[in-house]
Amino acid sequence: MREARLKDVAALAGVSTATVSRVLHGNGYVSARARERVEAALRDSSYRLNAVAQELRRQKTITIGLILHGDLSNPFVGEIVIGAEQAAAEHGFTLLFLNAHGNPGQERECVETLLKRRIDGIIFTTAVHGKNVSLALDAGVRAVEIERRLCVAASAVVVDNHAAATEAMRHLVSLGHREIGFLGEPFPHDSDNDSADIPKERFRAYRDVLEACGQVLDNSHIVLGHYPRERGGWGGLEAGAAYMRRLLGQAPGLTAVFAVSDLVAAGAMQALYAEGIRVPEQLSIIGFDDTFARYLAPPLTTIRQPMFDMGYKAASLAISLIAEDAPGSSVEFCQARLVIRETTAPARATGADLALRTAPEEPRTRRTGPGPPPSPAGAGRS
Amino acid sequence: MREARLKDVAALAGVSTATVSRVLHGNGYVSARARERVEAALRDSSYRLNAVAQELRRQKTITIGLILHGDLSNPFVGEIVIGAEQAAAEHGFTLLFLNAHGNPGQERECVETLLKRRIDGIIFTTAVHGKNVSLALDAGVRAVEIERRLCVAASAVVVDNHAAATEAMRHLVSLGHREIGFLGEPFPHDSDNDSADIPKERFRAYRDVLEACGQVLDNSHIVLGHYPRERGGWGGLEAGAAYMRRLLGQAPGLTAVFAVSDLVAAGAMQALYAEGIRVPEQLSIIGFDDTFARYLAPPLTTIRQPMFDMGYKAASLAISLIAEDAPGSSVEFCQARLVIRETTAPARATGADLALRTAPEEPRTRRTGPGPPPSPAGAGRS
DNA sequence: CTGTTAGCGCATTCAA
DNA sequence: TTGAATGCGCTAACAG
Repeated sequence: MREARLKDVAALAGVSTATVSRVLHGNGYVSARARERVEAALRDSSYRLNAVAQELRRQKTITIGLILHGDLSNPFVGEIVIGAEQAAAEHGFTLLFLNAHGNPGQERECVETLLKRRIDGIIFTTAVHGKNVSLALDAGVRAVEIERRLCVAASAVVVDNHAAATEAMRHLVSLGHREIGFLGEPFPHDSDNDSADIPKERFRAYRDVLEACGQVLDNSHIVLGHYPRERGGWGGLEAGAAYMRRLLGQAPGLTAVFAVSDLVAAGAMQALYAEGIRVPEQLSIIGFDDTFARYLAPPLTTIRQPMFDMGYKAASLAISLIAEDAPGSSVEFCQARLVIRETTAPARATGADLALRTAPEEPRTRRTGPGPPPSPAGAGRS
Repeated sequence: MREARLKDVAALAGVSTATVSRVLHGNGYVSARARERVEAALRDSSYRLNAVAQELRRQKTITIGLILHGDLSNPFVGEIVIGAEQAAAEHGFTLLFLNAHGNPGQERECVETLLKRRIDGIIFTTAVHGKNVSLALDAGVRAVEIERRLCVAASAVVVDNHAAATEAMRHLVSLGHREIGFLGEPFPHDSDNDSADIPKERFRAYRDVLEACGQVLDNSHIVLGHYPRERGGWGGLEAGAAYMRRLLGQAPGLTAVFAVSDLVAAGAMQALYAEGIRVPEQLSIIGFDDTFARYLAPPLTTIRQPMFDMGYKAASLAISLIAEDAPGSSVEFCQARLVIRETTAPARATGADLALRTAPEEPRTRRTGPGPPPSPAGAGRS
């Protein structure tokens, strides 16, 4: 037995399909008697609207395509997706989900697939190739880019990385740190990609804040380098550990470190742990993103990118563009903010070597009863 | 100017729409001459197939719905999604993405939405309510459950948690550990949910392996407790820290700890760090999932759940069920496997108190040159 | 207030 | 080998 159609319900209720459609959508005039009959028929027939037919007729799918790249093992993209889904759901929209694996060709394929499906809008969770964005735009589809704006004709949701990184650096400076290391990388992806400006902006903030303090930039405090995607995860973890070791060797006077991402910070903390260097007692460290930060030991002070909001705003923006039926190319800024946890503490002495700054540790004995742990030394709380 | 339709192409090529359709899909007889003319027209007209119309006509959308719950800040679900997308893409399927927020009512809504859209299959990334799965099944849609099977009439992809946890425990035992703590929780979600069997299975493995060693189960070694979802993240992190502190107080003789999840393990490691207890030199710890494990300091030994595979298999299963047009209720098992990293090391002495077992730490001095770090004491490598 | 009608764009039967 | 015709299920004029 086939699925019930509008026509079947109509027959059952003894009215026309138009009337059924009207009660279904609550528009047009319907007499109380007819409405009742239809509602009864609706109940008896286990009817379910065929959205495909509706879409064809109305010439719009209430659907937004979402293109992303790589995996979701990094919560960054995951939260964006959830935010987008949330906004979409609130407006009755549904999300079509495609992965282009960071590949321009596949990205193009994804756009084509989406256009064939006649989605109303596309969100690029970081577009790889601006041309693909225009492809969507040219087809009359609203497009929103997240994080990076490759196509000026499209709308975008971005964060001011320079401002955010400045906040991170100011936090360290306000704790008295002056000898601050930078753990970063200039190229986020493959070098054929010209938009390496996000890490670059974070670095500029590092430099600017330091210079504002009257410090001269010391190259031995900076480790940058192109790093590839690591197997089984996002790039940065192993680089972070390697860079940190390098920094330890070449800049013994450091009291704090700014890492371009939580991932790099996590790698750095692994190196520090192996060296037996205590955070933040011997060295402060701050990250960026707030992805893994909560989970590290000790919990990482970092700059939180409002990932959920970015997704939410992107979808909202797309939906409003769809509603007003205008291309529109506005840029929405999201604010990243400092989250102080337990890896940053006041600098005690400037320029003193780590080993001299820290009293020899007492041999630790296990505490013998339950109770609150000793609070981490000097860590500020937000 | 409206979008080009089949009819426009046909007119341009001087043939009928049927012919165009035939060359588009490469079926039926088409003369070489006609084919050429159509292909030329196709190029000139920037025609794009309208998938919505196609779906209506063919009575099938090449689409699978994916329902998940909560956020994606935990990479676990994220990787499942990516795996599913991958399998779907390989078969020309597309993924519709919905979030039911762990709520049975919303889950039902999601199923309804999907049914209205006439998707061909549904994947429940952990169903919340078995009834919702049958709802899909009753509508003639293929359904696959991941991780937990709530509806026997549906297919499922699961892992054998008892076997996996057994592997974890055996690893600790093989390192000489006997005084092993358990950090867990009996109820993963709200207590109205009867399927608390996953953590329970992990606990059973803990108990079974210990008993097989001739150990008597010591309640002071076990901390279980219902924990709620934490704000801004998955439940378990803070519980892990609290539980670990409790364990430290009530079971001083412990040499190793088995945590039900990486998240709990991460919390535990935060507590240990605050206490100044070294991992694995003073205490070994093993997790479960392999979500955050890589990022912790030191990198956590854990049981890796094949999340990508689970998603991949689920989508493949759904697609094959769709293809053979049979409901089918098979269960596919995925194997979780031990990943040895750096938090587990041989037990040195049994039953000795931590403080007595470990030599007082030397005051650490910073290493002065680059080079490899000292390798973590006694950590096995896989 | 309600029914009839005419497609939305495509795939497919059937006849030529 | 090709074209004409039909209808997938629904909505929106329009006529009554």
